[in-house]
Amino acid sequence: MKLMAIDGNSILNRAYYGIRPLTTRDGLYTHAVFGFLTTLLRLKEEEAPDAVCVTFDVHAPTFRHTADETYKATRKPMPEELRMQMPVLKEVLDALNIPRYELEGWEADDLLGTISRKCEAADWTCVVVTGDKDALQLITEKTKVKLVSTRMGQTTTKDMTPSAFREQYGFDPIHMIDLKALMGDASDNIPGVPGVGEKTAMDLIQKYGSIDAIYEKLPDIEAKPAAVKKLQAGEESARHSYWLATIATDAPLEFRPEDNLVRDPGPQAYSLFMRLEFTKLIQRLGLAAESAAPAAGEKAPDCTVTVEQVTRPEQAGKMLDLWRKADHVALLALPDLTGVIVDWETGAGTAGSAELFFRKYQGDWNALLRALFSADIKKVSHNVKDLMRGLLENHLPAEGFIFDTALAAYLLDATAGSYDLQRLFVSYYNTELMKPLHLEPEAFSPLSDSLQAETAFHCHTSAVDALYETLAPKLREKNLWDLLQTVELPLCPVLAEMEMTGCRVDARALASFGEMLSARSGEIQQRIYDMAGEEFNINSPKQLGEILFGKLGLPHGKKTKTGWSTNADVLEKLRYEAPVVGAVLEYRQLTKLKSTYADGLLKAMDGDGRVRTSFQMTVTATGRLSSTEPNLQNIPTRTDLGSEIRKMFIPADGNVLVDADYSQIELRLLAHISGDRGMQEAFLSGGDFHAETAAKVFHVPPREVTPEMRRRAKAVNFGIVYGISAFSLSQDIGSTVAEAKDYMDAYFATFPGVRKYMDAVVEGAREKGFVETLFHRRRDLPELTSSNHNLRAFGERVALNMPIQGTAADIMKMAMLAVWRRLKTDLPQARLVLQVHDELIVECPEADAPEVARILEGEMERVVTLSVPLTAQAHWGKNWLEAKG
DNA sequence: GTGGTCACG
DNA sequence: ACGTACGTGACCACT
Repeated sequence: MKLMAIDGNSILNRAYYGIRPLTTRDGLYTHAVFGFLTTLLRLKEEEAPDAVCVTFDVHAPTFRHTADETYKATRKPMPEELRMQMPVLKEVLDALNIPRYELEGWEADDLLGTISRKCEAADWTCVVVTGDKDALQLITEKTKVKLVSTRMGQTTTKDMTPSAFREQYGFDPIHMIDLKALMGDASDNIPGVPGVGEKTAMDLIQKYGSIDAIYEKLPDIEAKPAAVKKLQAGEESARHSYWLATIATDAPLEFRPEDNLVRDPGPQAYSLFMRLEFTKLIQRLGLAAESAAPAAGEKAPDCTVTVEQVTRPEQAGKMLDLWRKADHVALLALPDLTGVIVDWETGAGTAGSAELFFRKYQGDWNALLRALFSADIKKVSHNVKDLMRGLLENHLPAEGFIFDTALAAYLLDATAGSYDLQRLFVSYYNTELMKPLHLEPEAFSPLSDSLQAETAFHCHTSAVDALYETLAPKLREKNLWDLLQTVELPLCPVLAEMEMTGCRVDARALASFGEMLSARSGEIQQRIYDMAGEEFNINSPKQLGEILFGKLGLPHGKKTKTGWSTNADVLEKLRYEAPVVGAVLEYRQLTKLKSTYADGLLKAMDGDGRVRTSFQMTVTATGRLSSTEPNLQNIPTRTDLGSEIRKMFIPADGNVLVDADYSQIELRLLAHISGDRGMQEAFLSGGDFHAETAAKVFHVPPREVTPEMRRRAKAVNFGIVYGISAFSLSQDIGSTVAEAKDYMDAYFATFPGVRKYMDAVVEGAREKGFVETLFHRRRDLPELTSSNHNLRAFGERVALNMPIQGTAADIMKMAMLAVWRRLKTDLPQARLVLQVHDELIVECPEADAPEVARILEGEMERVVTLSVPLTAQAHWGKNWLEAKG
């Protein structure tokens, strides 16, 4: 039989520092508990123990170390965010029926020691789980120690058995105590022998085994005379340290291994996990609500309003009248528009729900939809853009949408990650929503039993209504209402139309380009095999690393989690060390172009020769759009060969593409937001901004700026926007860290307003817990309160970057609205087709091109007024590359 | 499903 | 002592 005993304090502590902060909606930090549970579950799977328990420290006045006055002073106090999770963890363990042990005046590891010995006495094996190397002294043939370490959210474990220990340390586990007695341990306030460090101590213990043996032989031991002297002087300290370093195995603990057998979670686990918002774990553990969950087909309590089945046109007419008078209706539609649920409320407090199904409706279905989706019915829905795309594709109106629960939830918390109704419902109401069976239209076919699907459909619609009531006031509270109403919602039809329009691609040219790439990469592949002396998968970083750094013995640079990095940065530095490196770089470029772009775009092409992307409105933390299936926001442009792909993006016959992009919008925003006069001047002069800043930083006239000076100024300019560090800057410009630091100092001396802004924005973020754009789009920053240095530094960089990148995103969205409206009225044949963050692409008849270009530039430049000019340049051509000018 | 790499702004 | 710019998505290898 096997028991797994976990050091609760150690593992919770590791989880706390290793995972980025997470809180529930009401501000309770939960990440350490979450991390603890993930580790626990993983280890349970890995070890399959028969029994599990957890131990905790209880410090009391009688604690054995209190004789050392410094003990408490040297130990850092537990951060509040961690302390508050301790009782939560204990509650969780109780709910999961996992026994926990604590004993006043004893540390967790003393209990572990005692438990492991009691297991052995009962002829059990024991696995001690901890992050603390002290516990290694407990290792025996029947007790192994699993050392856990958490780095960057990644938990790794190492099994320490007697043989593994001996292999690593060169002596028996029990002499870990002797080692500590000599070298001491600052974190545990064990003095050791003054002047003896890890190296000497290891050496001595490996040779003599124990301090007893050493002191018996003194002074005739193999060691430097100085060390011998220190040992002699420090004997008393060594003996005392030995005592301090010894983990107790005889704590007065009542413990029988068989009392800790693995049991199922208790009934309270479900509601506790709901409260902690551990929905993933609920699934993983298969937890169920205490009171029976709504059975299949049964209506949940929320869904008990009278349902009106709309089958006849007169009935529909009455309903439509009712809806026109309602404050709003909430609705959801099947993706193919063959079914819609509409929920409404009248002022008199009566509510209703209507079911509209194509297959049951006896009138003109399209006419019904046309009426429903016209402007005089105020509609609330979820993912409005996607619904609009469906409507527009069917030549139906898409008007009167006043709220989108997905967009609202995104504006309230842009880093939540997912905004599906179920997730939102859980996080706002701590209640589960039925699974969305209505996503599959087949569920409603007359052949299937559709009752359950219909019930879910109703529940989800009423959830939209409930979320509207909940989210709307929160948006107002946080100053986000206008952003939703004037930017995000109006953008939905614009994006829906762009997605529907798509962009024409020259399939034949793309296919032959792909073949050329194949041929060339094939040749290079062969050359690489020849130079490597064997065939291997060049696309596998692992195999490539083995060839380059193993077989060919090239010097390796950065490491990754799994091995040595083979990325372009590293390979570029090795280019002249071996000819194969250059070949690999070229091979990578060719195969990337082939698989992602040539093949990828061809696969994504519709029958009419156009590719249609999806623009995601609720993905990025900064407010930008993203583009998927295919991603048309990362089409190559930086290399000549890559640019060939842009030539394949072409307009319809007789049309051209007009491309307009903002010039340096993020840097202009930095100048505007920071209010730095010097930086503003660099833009007002109208010259080359990077050269202008170089002139100011290096104190030379603009005409004397060398390309190198400009390059460096440019790197710093961008660095600032990203939340610079001297190290990264040095990597970027290829200088030493000290030089990079000098540039930054010079830069901040030249533009003191920028420095002030950077300090102020981080400070403000720390106080408020979030940052925001000029238009109040916000990003929460729990990272800033982290006790993990790296996470906090990350939070600070984000705080610097988000207001700038986010404001640029806001401005671009507003510009898209302005352009779209102008084109609708002035040049209805011109259509927006793409947005690439600071760039807009319009397809229009050749004759309209100059006017479209004028509109693009004008609307983009005039959408906001900044303290520096905001400029946009438009060009047109017969393909995207040409149009970029 | 995760990690490495690389395409874009 | 430690790790390193901000924001994305697709493809491939590998578990």
